[in-house]
Amino acid sequence: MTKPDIAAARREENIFAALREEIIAALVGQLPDLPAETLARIDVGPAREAAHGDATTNAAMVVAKAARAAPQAIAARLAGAFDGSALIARAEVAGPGFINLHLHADALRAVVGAVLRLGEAYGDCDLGQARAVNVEYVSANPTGPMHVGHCRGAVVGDVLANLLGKAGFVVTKEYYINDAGAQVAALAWASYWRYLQALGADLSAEDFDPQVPGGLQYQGDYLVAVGQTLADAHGASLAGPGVSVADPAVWFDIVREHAIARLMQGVREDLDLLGVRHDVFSSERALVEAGAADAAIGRLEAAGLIYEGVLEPPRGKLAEDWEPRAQTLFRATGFGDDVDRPLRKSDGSNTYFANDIAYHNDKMARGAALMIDVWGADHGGYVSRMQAAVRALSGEPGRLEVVLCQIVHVLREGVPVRMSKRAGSFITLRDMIEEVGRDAVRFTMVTRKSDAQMEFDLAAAVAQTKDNPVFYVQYAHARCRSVLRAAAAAGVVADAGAQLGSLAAEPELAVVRRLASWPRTVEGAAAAREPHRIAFYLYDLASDFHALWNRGRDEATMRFLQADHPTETAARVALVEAVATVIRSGLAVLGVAPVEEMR
RNA sequence: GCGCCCUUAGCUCAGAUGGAUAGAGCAACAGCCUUCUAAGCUGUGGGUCGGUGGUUCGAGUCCACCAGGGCGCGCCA
Repeated sequence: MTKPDIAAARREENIFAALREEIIAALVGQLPDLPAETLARIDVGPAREAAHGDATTNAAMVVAKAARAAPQAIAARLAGAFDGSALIARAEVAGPGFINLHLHADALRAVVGAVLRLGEAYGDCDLGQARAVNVEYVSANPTGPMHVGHCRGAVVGDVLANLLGKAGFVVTKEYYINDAGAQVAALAWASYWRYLQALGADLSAEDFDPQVPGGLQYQGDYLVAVGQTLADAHGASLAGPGVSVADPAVWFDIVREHAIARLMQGVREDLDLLGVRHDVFSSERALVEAGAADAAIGRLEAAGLIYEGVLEPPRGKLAEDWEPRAQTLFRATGFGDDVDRPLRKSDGSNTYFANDIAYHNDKMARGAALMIDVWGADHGGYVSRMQAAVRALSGEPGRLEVVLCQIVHVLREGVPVRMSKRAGSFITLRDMIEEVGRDAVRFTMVTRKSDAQMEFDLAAAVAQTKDNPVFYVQYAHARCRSVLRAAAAAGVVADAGAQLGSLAAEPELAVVRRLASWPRTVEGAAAAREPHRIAFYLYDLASDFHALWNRGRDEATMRFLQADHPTETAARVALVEAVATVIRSGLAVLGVAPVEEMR
């Protein structure tokens, strides 16, 4: 099939999109002067109840005001306009002005053939119109192992990026390494402490702490290995006489680089376990050293958006130790922020915000037409200033979107889990993956809206019951595969050209309808940046399929494979193949493996 | 004190951009295995959508205020 054919097939087999076009065409024929904004609000979606037909539209109600007519009257006239339609068999007005659409069964069943022809490309759409979107996620500081706090953002970002790719965006997955500033300096000191210990120094945290500017941080065991590799690589050359603390000029840069490299390696290994692979890793320090921050500040300055000033003290808390200070400020208030934001510290160095402006400037320079940052909830207060800066630089209000992920509480059988085997104070990503597996971690992390807090129960994530959506969906796929194996053994292979007319039982049609709503689910989820909708769709599809499966237990004639009825069997095998294909397609977005067999 | 997020069945959560009688799973109760996987299916009961006003043909969804929970609040990143 050539590319234009595929595109045409997609339009043709996205039933709801096709219906919408037909309805709007009919509506415009009757009411030519409707404004485009009004038409844009028309929705055609699956009916919630079988009695309401296969699809339903709010077109008459949406249009009523602009048309200055009663919704029911518009609906009645519109419903009469579909004689001879290839899709719509019957249209009826209901309630306050809904039009319920009963489709020709063949038109509905054609979805099955479309799925088989398109394979996992069924459901792709052109929402993104090949726009370049940069999705930045994880971006954990390289100062320790990844923990659950990073995990949700990692999965949400990764799945969102996959989803946008399916919806026609050209996606870059990016990780921003915060390898400049005070935290990595503290990391260097802590690594140096472990290095001295590796050389044999009897140096407790309490003894070392007073020698560290700002105090010793990162006392977890995970830096012991870093100290050891430093000792292996450099011997005692970085230490002072008698394994004492040498002049930082001798060791600081070496130790910092070594520690960052080691910890980033750990981060990459953890991400790999999670199935997350970024296309680009960007270094904050590389940007700073290239002068990008000063360049970005220069651009804002040239636009007259920088001034030296003193901020008002925040009300309420922290008022005691507040002193007025003159700082270099960005006029964020001109771009939707509450207060102007500092770009330089009193010692003249750049704030993190200044570097972050440079970083986003850099992403745009690299071609990102749209940037989506996935952040933890603790960065919520940072959103408006970053968007203000991007808007000031680009002139576009929507160039940067931020998806915030709220906190995850980890439980085991309802009891909060706090301690980690490795890191002590927090549960690591690696612990979690080892306990419940990558698929369960990934799936469970997108079974909630990202802006709501969630509870992650380790015991529930591995439970093999319908309460566990990972299992439930994978089991449905395994059952599909089981049928297809048995069919193949009997010489029946799914065929896109199969006669589908025998698919007429309600549970069969329910599955067909669900398959038909996959494209609009993908498009809606991508447009709303809500990957969890994919997980819920898969659960619903699995549920429809399990129900159909069990009909075969109650009635032998409802089993998929009917030895004496090749036409029915071919139709049902095609349906099962279509279900398996869409489940695989959805799981691919989630980055979860489809399972062939569960025994 | 200010800003952002959240509040839906006993519990965990959906609710497709304002639509019809608000839906799943768990838990409770009652059924379904000589069968392509019973790790599943079918049915029953369970709700003042935190509260009060407002916007309109229509509000869980939008607006205002209030209550409760979370996150954050000038030289941390």
